[in-house]
Amino acid sequence: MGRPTAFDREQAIDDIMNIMWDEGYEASSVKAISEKLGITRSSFYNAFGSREELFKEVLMHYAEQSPDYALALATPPIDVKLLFTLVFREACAARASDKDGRGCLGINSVTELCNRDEKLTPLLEELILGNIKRIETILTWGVESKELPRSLDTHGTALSLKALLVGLNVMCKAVREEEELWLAAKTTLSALDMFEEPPANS
Amino acid sequence: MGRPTAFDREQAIDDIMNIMWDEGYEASSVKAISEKLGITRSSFYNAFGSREELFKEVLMHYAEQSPDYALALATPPIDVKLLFTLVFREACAARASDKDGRGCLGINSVTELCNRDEKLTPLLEELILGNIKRIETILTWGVESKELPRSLDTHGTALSLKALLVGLNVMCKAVREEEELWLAAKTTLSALDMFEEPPANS
DNA sequence: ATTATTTTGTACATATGTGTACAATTGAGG
DNA sequence: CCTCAATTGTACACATATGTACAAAATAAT
Repeated sequence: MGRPTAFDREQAIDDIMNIMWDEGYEASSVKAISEKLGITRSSFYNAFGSREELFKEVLMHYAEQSPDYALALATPPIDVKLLFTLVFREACAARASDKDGRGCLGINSVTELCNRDEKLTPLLEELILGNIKRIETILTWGVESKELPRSLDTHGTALSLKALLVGLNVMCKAVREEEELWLAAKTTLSALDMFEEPPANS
Repeated sequence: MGRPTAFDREQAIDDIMNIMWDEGYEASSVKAISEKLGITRSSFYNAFGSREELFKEVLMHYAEQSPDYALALATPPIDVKLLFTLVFREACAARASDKDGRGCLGINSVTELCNRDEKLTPLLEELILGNIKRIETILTWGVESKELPRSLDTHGTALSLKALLVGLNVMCKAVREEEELWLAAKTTLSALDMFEEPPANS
């Protein structure tokens, strides 16, 4: 009960994600966000509490629509090389197709805030470390299913793949052609023996 | 002639580099920089013109002391694999030894400003693209000297190496141990056949 | 219809930030 | 010593930004 909110909270989270993606976290002041949403700061504080709390929500929302979300969703049994191939191909396509060259909101936030904003650092650290662990888990599935050799250094390979993904997500700001990004990705994937030609329909 | 400046300009550039490295470009307001240097904004504007002009100077200064400066200095004939091995090893060491986990000022600036700040975007774009070209040039030296096979895809490998370097420079904010960073680097370098065990004294 | 509850609008006090203007200061050269 | 030229200090006029406080508005439940 009580007076209903005059705006759609879900829609607002998506809008705010785009504002922060466009401008960065610190440049997305409560004033600026509120004005762009057409609400008052009063309503902002009432609905979201603080920018920090809001950011956590925004980052969750971003993760669920990011090009590497397939890594979070995957469950064994799965063709590991093909999964990585498709995820990296999709990442290159997504980054290149963004006309504004905004890169990745998660990685942008890590460089802007990690080890700077005391409250948000743990979250962003975990964004990276959790992702590395996740990749390592997926690699162990590949070893267990015999797709990958038992000799594989899953930890080293996970770190290597994450460095590639992060690198692409930043490099895409200057390297705007999908073919170039994909060449970077495919060269590393092939060298690591993690590339598998996808079937024609994907 | 005229009244002499009350501060050392060279020292100021180095101080400002560290302020921008610590806090980021936008957070390094003219007010904040001036106060930290102990000068007035008046003196700031007089000495540096604008924050943009200053940033270009700061970035030059940074480049000359960054861990991958060896790539800019290298001339043929040179052991290419060893050069890349040493540069990446030095990059991992430098990033891990920074207690504040600030990453790379150049890459931080690319994510913060490239495609956002209209005036600085060309400079930052060139920082990335020029570096890729430079790596490719060095790779061609390796092919010409027969150290590397003629079949090598120098462009793809250059993109791959740059993605690795950029990735490490961001990942180091969350992955703080040198051994972990180096494992990421060495795994990729080895896969690309760009790793060469350095002699004991380096 | 009245009450309870929540959102929304407006205002306050304060801090940061920009760029410019102009006078005061300082030191070298004539 | 005095003038020139550059730096420095102070002030102005704004715009942005934060967090809080409290009254006004809008709805649901009684």
